[in-house]
Amino acid sequence: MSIASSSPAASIPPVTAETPVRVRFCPSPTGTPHVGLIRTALFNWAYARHTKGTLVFRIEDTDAARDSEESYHQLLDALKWLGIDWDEGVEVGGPHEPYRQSQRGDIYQDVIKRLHDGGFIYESFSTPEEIEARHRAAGRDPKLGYDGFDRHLTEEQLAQYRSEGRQAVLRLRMPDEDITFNDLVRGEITFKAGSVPDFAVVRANGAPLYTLVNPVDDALMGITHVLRGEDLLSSTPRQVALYRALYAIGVAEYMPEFGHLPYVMGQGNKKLSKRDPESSLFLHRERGFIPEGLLNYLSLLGWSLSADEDIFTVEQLVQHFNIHDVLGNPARFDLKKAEAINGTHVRMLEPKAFRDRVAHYLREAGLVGEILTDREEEIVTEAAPLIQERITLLGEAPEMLGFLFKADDAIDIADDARKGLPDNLSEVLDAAIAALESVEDWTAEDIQAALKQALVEDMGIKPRLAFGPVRTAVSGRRVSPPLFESMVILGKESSLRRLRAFRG
RNA sequence: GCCCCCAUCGUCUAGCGGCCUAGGACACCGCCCUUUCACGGCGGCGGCACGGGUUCGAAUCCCGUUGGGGGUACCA
Repeated sequence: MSIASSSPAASIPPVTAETPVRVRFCPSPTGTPHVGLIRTALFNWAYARHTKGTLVFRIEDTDAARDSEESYHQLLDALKWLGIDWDEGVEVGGPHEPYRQSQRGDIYQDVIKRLHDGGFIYESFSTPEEIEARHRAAGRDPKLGYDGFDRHLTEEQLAQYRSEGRQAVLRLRMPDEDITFNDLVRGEITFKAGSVPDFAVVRANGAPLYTLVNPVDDALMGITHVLRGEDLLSSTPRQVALYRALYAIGVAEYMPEFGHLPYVMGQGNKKLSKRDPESSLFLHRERGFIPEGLLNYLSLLGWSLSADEDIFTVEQLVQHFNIHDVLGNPARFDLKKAEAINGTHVRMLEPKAFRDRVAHYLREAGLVGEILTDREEEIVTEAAPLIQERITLLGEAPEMLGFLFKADDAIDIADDARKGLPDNLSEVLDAAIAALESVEDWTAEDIQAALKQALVEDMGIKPRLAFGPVRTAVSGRRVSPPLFESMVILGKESSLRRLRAFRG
């Protein structure tokens, strides 16, 4: 029996309640940030802040073929936008630099050597084809995985393989016993002995695999709580076994706790995939989600603040978040609910803050310049309060306020704004124009009074229908901010010009 | 095949043996407010997957079944 398979197992000390919390977020920089990844980052961050612990931000860029610098910068952009900050890691540094795995090669080689010297990992020359062939020959399912064939090769056999020019991967000797750990989300989980084969930790070309570097870095960086997606649950027994070896060679101080967050699902019963537009964080940002709203919604995927409050702030999240309260069930990403929650947060914004954020989206839409003119400033400031209760996404603002920034002769009339207008449209417009011309004090109250008198009282049109033509003429839209207030912003001359133009 | 996870309204959830005639939110449907659209208010619809136990008592604990998901790589 090798020392590894005979079990110093239980001897690695656990993290205790007194151990200061150190969690990490360690994405691979591939593709654009998706909401599942962000939810993981958020829960790690919330747990760190709640426990006054430390959040480490590490980049797992060991796959040169798929990793990109662009993706890395998108991750930074995403976290910054959401206000998820970290205490150690890329960009900010810390005692365990470097924090990008692509720069930690020497560290891994050292650990690999010590693991090999200790007999915890061994050279395996079997090719996948050979393994499968052995399973077939023995009448076993060919897809059983590695069979431990190279576990006890003699020096002679090793020499023989090497002389044939074959290159070996390095595998960890899995202990021949059940592996149990206490998942913070799911409780005690046991993997039966023999159900996890000796797995590869180093490629034949010497490059370490995720299965090695992830636990090694967690150990070296003193991570106490590994909070990650459910997709990694089945790799946990391998990490537990590796951790024991790392403890034996002095790399790990203690066994971290594990907590596996439930999947974020898309339509049907499928995991939200990167292909799915709903998974794209930046798409949500472009559409006008605000960090407060998105963070609130994402928190609700597997966690809840209380029995009857769905709306809360980031401060409340930090104050109450505990990984022990997270549910194990997969949660569907429901865009409708996400938007509703976002809308509530939009309404909760200070008017000034709302104004500024709306201005950003108007700029993006090209309605105003990079630097607002005095007139544009004035319009934004006066118009923003009119729509704060009317939109759920900031991206709706340009469509809603566009007419205020356009020239009077540049107003396009939407098709649906033409529908439902009265047969005597010209007559109504004439009456409206005449009534408005005599309004001296151009306020919402007086405009309303004049139009009401002319259209509702004198012409006998129902209020519901009376103002439609005016709205269409002024805004070109069926839906607009409050009409009279909008006309005040536009001014008397501009409003009348639009009415006359629409009258034709 | 084997291993592991999950199971309360359509969706997200509260519930941790009696406060449950199962609560809230989103969605949906009415009504009210109303210059459009919203916001807001009121009401409605709708669920403990199934079967066995344990118990005086089970949505809550145990076992099984069924259903869903993931893993089983020289990906992460």
